[in-house]
Amino acid sequence: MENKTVRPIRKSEKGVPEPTLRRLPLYYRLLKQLREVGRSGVSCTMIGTELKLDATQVRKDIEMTGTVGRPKVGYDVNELICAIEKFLGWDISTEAFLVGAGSLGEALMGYPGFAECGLDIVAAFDVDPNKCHRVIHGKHVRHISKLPGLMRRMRVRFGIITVPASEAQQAADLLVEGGVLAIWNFAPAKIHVPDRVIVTNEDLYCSLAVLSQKMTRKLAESRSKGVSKS
Amino acid sequence: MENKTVRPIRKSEKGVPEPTLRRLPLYYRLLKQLREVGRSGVSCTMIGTELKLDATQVRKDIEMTGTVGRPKVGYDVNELICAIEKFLGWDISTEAFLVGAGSLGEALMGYPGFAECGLDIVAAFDVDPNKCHRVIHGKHVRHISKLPGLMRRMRVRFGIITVPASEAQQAADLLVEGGVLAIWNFAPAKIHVPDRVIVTNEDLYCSLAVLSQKMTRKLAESRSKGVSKS
DNA sequence: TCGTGTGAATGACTTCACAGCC
DNA sequence: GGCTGTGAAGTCATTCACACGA
Repeated sequence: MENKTVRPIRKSEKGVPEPTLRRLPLYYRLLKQLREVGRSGVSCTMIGTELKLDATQVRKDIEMTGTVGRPKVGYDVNELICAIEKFLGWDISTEAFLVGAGSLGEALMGYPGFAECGLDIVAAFDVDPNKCHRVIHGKHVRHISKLPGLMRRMRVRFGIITVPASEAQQAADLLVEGGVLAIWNFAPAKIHVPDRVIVTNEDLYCSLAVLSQKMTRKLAESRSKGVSKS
Repeated sequence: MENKTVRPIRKSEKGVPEPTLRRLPLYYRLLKQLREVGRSGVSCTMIGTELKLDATQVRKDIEMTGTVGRPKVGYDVNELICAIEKFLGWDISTEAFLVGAGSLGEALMGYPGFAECGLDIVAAFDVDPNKCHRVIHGKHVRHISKLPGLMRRMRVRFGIITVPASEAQQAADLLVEGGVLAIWNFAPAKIHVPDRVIVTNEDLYCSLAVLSQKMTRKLAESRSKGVSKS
């Protein structure tokens, strides 16, 4: 066998499991807290118990980022933080346009810590002229008609949609016209875009469904549980 | 060695796959649109092509709700809508308290269509006295100290947390004190609650991670691929 | 023929089990 | 002893294949 020494991360070449991606930010947040209080090392077991996850799972997730740990010592907190940042692309700043300056849009513009994830909302847009020319959390609100041109000129490639469902498609069309690469869609509506554009939907109704059903089941359960035994 | 006695795994308490739960609202929305334009029947194939999902998957999801279809005809739109509502518990109105009257909280209070899902936000609470005694989207904002007492008195069992991460645990504690049954947590922080309380986290950073990584990968990909043929 | 219903095959993710290291 | 690293086993979800019915 060839004496292959360490091989740098190539794992990222072939699709990363989405569940893993969704857990990495949880580790990231915990790690930052640990660093805050001066810890320099951490083990999967510890992360697991803290976050109520299986330690092996944590280890596999970390393996994806290319970080290697040392037995007994565990992982280096700083190294892990950097690895996750790099893996997710949070080490590089990405400028974004936000469409829809309602309260949801305002909430996102003021969301703390997006900057740490490399997300920089540089401007907002709205159809309503009354909302334009204002400044929210330091960002200018412009009329939506200016979006495509400005987007191309500033080379912004990321769009966030926070308009009502009925206007989501129109917003998406304008972003596509501006040459968008990825869209984070908060409107409860399916948007149609060319295949090259990456879309992630943040559909509150989907999450609500999970919660509603669990609650419904729990209520039904507790109603019929008083009598039955195992 | 006889390992543990045969455990007759409780099929009575058949857990519903979460992916299925997250897709049902998509069908629900589409079905309502279809009803709007006067359609009375629909097939899995149609739902599948419209939502870009596999038809068999749609069929299995629908099967979960207990609806039966007829060959050639497909499913009855109205019947299906009712079945999904009942299955998710959206046919019964649930009153909720919202903690954190910032812009995110305001956005949720004004979210259209929660009523159709049986979700009724009856009041909001905040620590900031300046935000109290106001009325947002028809709902009163009260001081957070009133939460537990009012919650018990009004028998509200559902809580929504839209406070900053640093105050999430405090908000959760008050909800627990008020006898909460389920919590929808929008704060980017893990909250600790008794096991009996159902929690669903709406962590934006988790979604952002998925999007960021896809985008990063796509950029890296197109950089090394753009030069090659065609 | 088209569409439902179902059981079996594939694939994705998680959990287990153990080897190696400190 | 604890902890990483890894391949194997197991579990859950999606996709395939086909029988049956209008």
